[in-house]
Amino acid sequence: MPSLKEEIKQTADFKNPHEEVLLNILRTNDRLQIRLTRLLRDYDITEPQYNVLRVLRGAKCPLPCLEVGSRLLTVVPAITGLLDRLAAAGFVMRRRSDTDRRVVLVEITESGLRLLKEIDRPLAKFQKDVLGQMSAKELKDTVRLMTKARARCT
Amino acid sequence: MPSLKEEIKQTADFKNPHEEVLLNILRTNDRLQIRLTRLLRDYDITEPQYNVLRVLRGAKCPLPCLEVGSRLLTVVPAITGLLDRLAAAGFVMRRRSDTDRRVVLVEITESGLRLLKEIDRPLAKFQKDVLGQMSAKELKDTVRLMTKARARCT
DNA sequence: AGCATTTACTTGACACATAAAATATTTACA
DNA sequence: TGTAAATATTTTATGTGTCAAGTAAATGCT
Repeated sequence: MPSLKEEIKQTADFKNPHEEVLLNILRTNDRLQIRLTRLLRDYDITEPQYNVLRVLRGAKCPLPCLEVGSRLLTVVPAITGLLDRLAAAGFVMRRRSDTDRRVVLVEITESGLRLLKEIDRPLAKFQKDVLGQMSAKELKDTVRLMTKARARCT
Repeated sequence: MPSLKEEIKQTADFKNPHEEVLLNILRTNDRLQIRLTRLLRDYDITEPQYNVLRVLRGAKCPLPCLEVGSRLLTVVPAITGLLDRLAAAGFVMRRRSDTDRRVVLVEITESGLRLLKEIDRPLAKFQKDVLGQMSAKELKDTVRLMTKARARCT
């Protein structure tokens, strides 16, 4: 279990504990993201695309683009392109809202739901593989600390 | 301090603790990244570019592109473009190695060092602002848990 | 009713991530 | 020595992120 200092071969010590924490979080994310991307590649889907589908499945009803973006922390212009590709692949459908014609409602298709279902099990396995070394208490603590760490990021 | 479930407005519970931890880490990273990007924008530099400069300052000597990439977890082709832009801005210099003419050595310039120095203080302030609500013990625990969380991501 | 403002989304320009293929140089070995 | 394999980097193509500016529809105010 190499420390971050070893990993990035830095010679100087961290200037303050906050810096060390921040870099550790960013680094951990990078590592996990790389593994996750690799898993999803087997299903010809990217991580942002997968996230959109997850949000739509979770919502259980069509959502406006803005709402999708806010749940993903994704800036709106990026959503447009994402949905273009997902729609081209047949995983989502778009239609104008009847009550407000500015709004574009997005819905996951049967095909999208099937894809998610196919990914569910290998993803759960991946999650256990990659975090299985952590005890129940450590997992609980991590959730608590991550929640607190982003408390001031509104 | 909203939980992740509230943030993403998910109705169903997490399928397993590993999933919840993973999503919490990814989400926390997203939030912090957004804030960091905003800070660096004031200095007309992107986060990946800043990271390259930090690595070069830490190294204290010219590094091959591959080495820069490995310390950043950045895939090699991306380094080329990054260095192009940093060189155009005058923050790094490239030259072929004499002993192995395949190798391109990268070095930070005086101008690059000045930029880093200028950012040091506001960055430290940012780190304290954004993580100041965490106790010394919590910070220490976070480092330990993050290190353990990426133990299986080689 | 009429017109400015706000809202929801799209478009365009650029930065950076990925994988795959190309180029140039070095190394290893028959 | 000569040639195949390995190594370091660049190029190309595609996807996604950012911001800024544009379009279209709804709202608000007089």
